Amino acid sequence: MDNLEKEKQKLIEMFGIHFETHHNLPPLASRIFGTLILNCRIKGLTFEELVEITNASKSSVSTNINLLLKLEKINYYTLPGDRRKHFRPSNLSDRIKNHLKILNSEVQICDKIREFDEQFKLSADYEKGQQILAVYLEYAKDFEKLLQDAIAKINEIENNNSTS
Amino acid sequence: MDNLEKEKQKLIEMFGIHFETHHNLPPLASRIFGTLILNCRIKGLTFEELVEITNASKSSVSTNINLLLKLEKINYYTLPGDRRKHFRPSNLSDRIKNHLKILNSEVQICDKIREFDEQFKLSADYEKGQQILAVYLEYAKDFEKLLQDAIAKINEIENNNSTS
DNA sequence: CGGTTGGTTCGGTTGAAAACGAACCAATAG
DNA sequence: CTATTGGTTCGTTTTCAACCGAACCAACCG
Repeated sequence: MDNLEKEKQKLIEMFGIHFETHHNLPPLASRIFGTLILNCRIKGLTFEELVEITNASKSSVSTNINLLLKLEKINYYTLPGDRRKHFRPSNLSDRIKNHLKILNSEVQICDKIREFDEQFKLSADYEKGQQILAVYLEYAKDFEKLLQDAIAKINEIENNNSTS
Repeated sequence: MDNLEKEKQKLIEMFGIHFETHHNLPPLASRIFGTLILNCRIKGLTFEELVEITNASKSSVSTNINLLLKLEKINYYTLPGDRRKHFRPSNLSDRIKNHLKILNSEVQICDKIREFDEQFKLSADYEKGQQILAVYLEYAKDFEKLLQDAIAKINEIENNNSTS
């Protein structure tokens, strides 16, 4: 199983970079998240196990777990007669919702630019600028629909034959 | 024109926050980018002017301009008999291409997970996991097409009645 | 050649983010 | 009640990104 471990390490590394750069997560949070996705998507891992695996301090792990919980990237469940929390990645659809947030922020920006241009009409390329913004906004609308479709489909799969 | 300046400042501020959080740009780079978009989308601004407007040091402006160039968020042109570079935001389609990069990174990750699952089949939820990944990959494919359409349309507008 | 302009490079400073250890709390077990 | 387990909080240290000034380079001008 040496091979498996190596493969896992490589992937977790990849995850780290991806989440740090594209989703703005702190390094340890990224590694925790990657670890959960690769190791135990259903069963989850306990706090203790995470401390062990990531080789970080309890306090750091605690802080970063709470961050991931707040961002809804992970969630946890407990078993009767066991105080430990079992952490696991939240479902994909929750995570895709993040794209929607970014998109909305982007649309807002475009609207603001449009208003600004409209109001002051000072750029030489006023007409063209408006056209391009219009295309972008249209694209954004399509994108939004696409995202919502994907979320719906995934929810269906995840809830239909629900585990947990 | 006091009103205009105020409006501009507010927008640049907004831009700053958006680009810092969603695109991982350093603060100064965000402000430079925002300034260029709002001030002079066609004419552009020179290095000197940017130093003046942003009120930052030459070195910082230099560093951040080069970052924006590397990320293809801006470009520059020169005029014969004038050594100065005129910086301006690159066209929207180039910037949208950035989304494609992120998307590709995400698809790669999914593929890796799928391979990993396939190879080791150790998670209890193997079947379901594969289904969800499939939906996600399908969604990614649709998204990609959408992006390329948008890019094509924008290119058409920008090149048809080409300025610069 | 020397001076000016346009811009880059390099070493140092600084403030915020990230990680840590130790003390602490709350729940349960014995 | 005491001991243990599971986890949080708090104050401190460490690390690193962002910015700066000063020196430097390269091109052109006279």
